[in-house]
Amino acid sequence: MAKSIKEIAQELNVSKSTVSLVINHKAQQARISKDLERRVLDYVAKVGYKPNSLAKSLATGRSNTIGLIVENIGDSFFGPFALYVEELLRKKNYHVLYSSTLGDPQNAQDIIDFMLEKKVEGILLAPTVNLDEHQRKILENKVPLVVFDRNSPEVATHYVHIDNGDSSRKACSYLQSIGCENFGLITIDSDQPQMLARKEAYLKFCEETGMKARILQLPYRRLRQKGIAAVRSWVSKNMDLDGLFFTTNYLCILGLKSLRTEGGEHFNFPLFSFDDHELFDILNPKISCIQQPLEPLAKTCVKVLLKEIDRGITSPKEYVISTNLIKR
Amino acid sequence: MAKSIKEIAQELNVSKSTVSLVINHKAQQARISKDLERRVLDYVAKVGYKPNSLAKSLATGRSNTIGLIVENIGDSFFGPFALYVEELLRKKNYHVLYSSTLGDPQNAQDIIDFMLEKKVEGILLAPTVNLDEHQRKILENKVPLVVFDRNSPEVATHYVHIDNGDSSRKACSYLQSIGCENFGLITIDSDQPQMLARKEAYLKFCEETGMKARILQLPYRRLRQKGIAAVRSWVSKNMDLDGLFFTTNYLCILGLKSLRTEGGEHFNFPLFSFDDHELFDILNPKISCIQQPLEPLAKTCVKVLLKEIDRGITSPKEYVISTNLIKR
DNA sequence: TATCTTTACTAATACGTTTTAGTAGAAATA
DNA sequence: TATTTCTACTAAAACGTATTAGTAAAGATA
Repeated sequence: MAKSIKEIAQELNVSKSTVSLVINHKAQQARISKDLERRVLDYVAKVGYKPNSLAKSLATGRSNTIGLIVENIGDSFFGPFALYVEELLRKKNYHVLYSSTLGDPQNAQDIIDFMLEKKVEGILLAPTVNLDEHQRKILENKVPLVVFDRNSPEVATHYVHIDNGDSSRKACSYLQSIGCENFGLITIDSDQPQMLARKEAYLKFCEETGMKARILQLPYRRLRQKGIAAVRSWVSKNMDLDGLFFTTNYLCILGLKSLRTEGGEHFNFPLFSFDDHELFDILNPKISCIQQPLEPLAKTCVKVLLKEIDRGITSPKEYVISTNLIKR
Repeated sequence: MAKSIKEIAQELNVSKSTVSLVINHKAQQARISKDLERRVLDYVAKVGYKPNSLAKSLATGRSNTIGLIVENIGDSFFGPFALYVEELLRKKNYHVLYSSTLGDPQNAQDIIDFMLEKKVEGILLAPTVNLDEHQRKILENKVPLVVFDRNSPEVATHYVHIDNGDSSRKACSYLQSIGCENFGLITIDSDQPQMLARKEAYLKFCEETGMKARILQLPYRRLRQKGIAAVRSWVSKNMDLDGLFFTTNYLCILGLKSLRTEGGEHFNFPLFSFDDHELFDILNPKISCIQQPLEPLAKTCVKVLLKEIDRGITSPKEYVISTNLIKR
């Protein structure tokens, strides 16, 4: 069905080398006559030759594929992010081998092994916890690695991310500017660095402004079962609250559910979320938030990774993308 | 860095064949002594040998990769769907090469060419318009193809989908059962077969029950700009409406925006959506819907595709997945 | 002891490409 | 005319694996 270079060569009575050179636009440098070049080109077009990219990759060592590893391709952050990445890479003639780890290090292991076997030319990774060894392994294999969204402080990699502390600070100032004098923070009981940074910035803000800090840490593991009740009871114990700052969008949604009365009316103070959500623009009251700009994030990741692939691995750098404050 | 079979063979003073056979668990059938087998196995484990899957694929003709082509991996249907597919395939030791066409046939062309070059063993495709030729090309290349969600009536392929007509009918009956005697349909001005089927079923329902049919067709191309106003004016011209049936979830969301008054109160009749959405469970009033069961859908797609890969291409069949009616 | 079997391997070829060194013949130089 | 240079190619090796036919040595059979 699909013809090989060998067959084409035989049918044209020339050598495989000739055909290969012509196809790869090296006819000139290899002094193939214009005449023969045309003949090959025409024939190749006529039979609709498609190179076997496995063989090609084996010979050249280039797979034209990069790996994208996220926690869950189905979620509202990684899905659209992946789309941007794909678009950007398509323009550079690269394609994406993606995988979701679902937070399971064993999955991550399998995925990375598979990608290394497939000889991806670089990997874009949003690490979940306990992926230090995995990252080291990638680097040991001399495969360029760019980490985004989160990182492991223990392992030195290129790292593209937003400034969590600064963004959190902006959020606090905004709440203050719209009249909140006693707003609390609802976060998650987890030591993900980005969550810690968001909390720290809130604490610093309190210190500076003299506002009393009130923090609720929800359990990461049994959030769905315990979260709603926890928020409800905490809020009712802190009746002087006049605003809430959630450190991520799913917490904010959970908060919404918690604070709605049976009748359907809502609480009567502003909510603010870190990370946007389709919901926030539709609900009433609308919810302001810090928005991570997906496109710049994706652009930077791709640019840095391609540079590494092109010029060889360089010493790790950080790239900080600034966030938007969406007022609603 | 990464050792090859050749190097391992040299270091052990045996032939490449021996190493290869042992690695592939063919030691017994090739009468390699238990002793040597152990020696090879141990050494291979010790140096952490990882096969080069490009070479492997070239030799065996199997890439252990399947292609998944959707319109937009970032959306709330395809994203989670892709996750299921990935999970299911992981168990069978397959991986996914995915791509989003964004509805552009040229993109689709590039993607398919790339996948064929990569020697994917099968393709899972949710076709957008004008992809008939593309599908034929895949089949000509003897690559198993399973089409889902939508299909092109012009080209015969395995086709996994829900029963749009029947589901739409269920929706109508449900609205009737909760007291709606004059509900309208809001759909999109496009000839996608699934949309047509949903509309037809509504019309048939009207005919059978004697209900007056009222249909608003929104413009596919300039939906965002024109949609909200169009819904608003149409509803106000049809004051006797007592329910709305949206043929897809983004239309329903658009409807929500349209029908909300400035004060934040809602219209006072039931809304029903085809396709579920995270929102519908959270909003007040909650919105009932027809839900496409992603997991069974993904399972069937994967099962059918793997069977084709295993046993060779068979004559096209249809697989209908039944939907759920979610009452809220 | 000559022949057949079995055991335990290995040599060789193939997969489809890229790439480099080589070469036959023509043309130019001395 | 003998040597060098150039032209237009091609042969061969390499990438890393899988697979099949083959083989030497040992053991079994007659």
